[in-house]
Amino acid sequence: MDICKTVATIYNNCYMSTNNKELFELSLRRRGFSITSQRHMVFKELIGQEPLSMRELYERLRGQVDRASLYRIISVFEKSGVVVRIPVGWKYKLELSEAFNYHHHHITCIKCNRVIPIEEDETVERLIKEVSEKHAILPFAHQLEIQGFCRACRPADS
Amino acid sequence: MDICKTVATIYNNCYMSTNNKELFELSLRRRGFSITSQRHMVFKELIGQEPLSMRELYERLRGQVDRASLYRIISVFEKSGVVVRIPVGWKYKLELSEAFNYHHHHITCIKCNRVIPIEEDETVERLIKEVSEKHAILPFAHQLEIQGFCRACRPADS
DNA sequence: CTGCTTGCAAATCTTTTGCATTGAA
DNA sequence: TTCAATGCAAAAGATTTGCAAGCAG
Repeated sequence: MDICKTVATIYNNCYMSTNNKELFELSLRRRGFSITSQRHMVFKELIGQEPLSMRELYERLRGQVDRASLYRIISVFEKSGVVVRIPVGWKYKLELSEAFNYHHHHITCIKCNRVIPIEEDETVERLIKEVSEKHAILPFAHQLEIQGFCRACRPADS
Repeated sequence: MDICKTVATIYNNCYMSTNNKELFELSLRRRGFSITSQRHMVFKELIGQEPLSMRELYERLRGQVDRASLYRIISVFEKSGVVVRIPVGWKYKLELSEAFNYHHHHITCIKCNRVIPIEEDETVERLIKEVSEKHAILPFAHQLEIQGFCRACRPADS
């Protein structure tokens, strides 16, 4: 085990020792799902991470959680409001929902593929509200994704 | 052939007879791609349709375009700016880009799954501009998706 | 205990690739 | 004529399912 892994473990334990863990367990119980060690492992793997694809998540849990179980667990997590899927290019990635990981949006750099989080913004909220009223809908969730050049990759002439 | 199919064909022909067809061909040529009958078929199948998944598009072109070719054609269309992928739930769907199908966003009803288009709005444009300036990025494209209850499915008590 | 979860294996679905043939320019 | 595009077959990758065994409540 290398130093990075160790630091990550300590980091995760810090999070897990707060009431994030209780909230996680409550979220599952509320929906009638049970708490298992695999579900804990998956949850911990998502804490403090940038959005991960199924494959990345699976790699990180190799030998600890079966692939089929992982899919089933993610499905349970979605139903419980623990994780959300965010569209990235043609695929999607997974991250903890706003309850664990304050709600935000993303900018993806089309050159270096870096994902820059945008904090939930009063502007975005207002927009959703306006649009919803105009169409007489009751908003439940929303995603905003922007693609462009990040500061570093920005062409010189702009 | 049923009446719906016939109407759809006439409808598509109307579109194709306008300069949409020229724009389509120009878009491909501009990028050095050639015009083929399969590409025409795929393009026509997308005209005036709500967003389609790969599978739906393939079904509609059964026997006319090979599956592998369809994927290659869609890839070419994306590079040429003819189609865009929009995230819908865990998957994505395809629709003609704003040049053929004015740029807009979508609201998906979480009950009946209807997709309601939102016209490109001055509010949305302003939001993208503000956020981009704040993060010093150069925006290239963006997607906004909202999920909620549509007018019809809206619970009575809200 | 009992029923929900998991792991394993296999099925299914989606997307990509290699290659010989066809067709656009 | 020449090179890009297509169809076919097969590979690769992603997701789902059936079922027996294991574990949480």
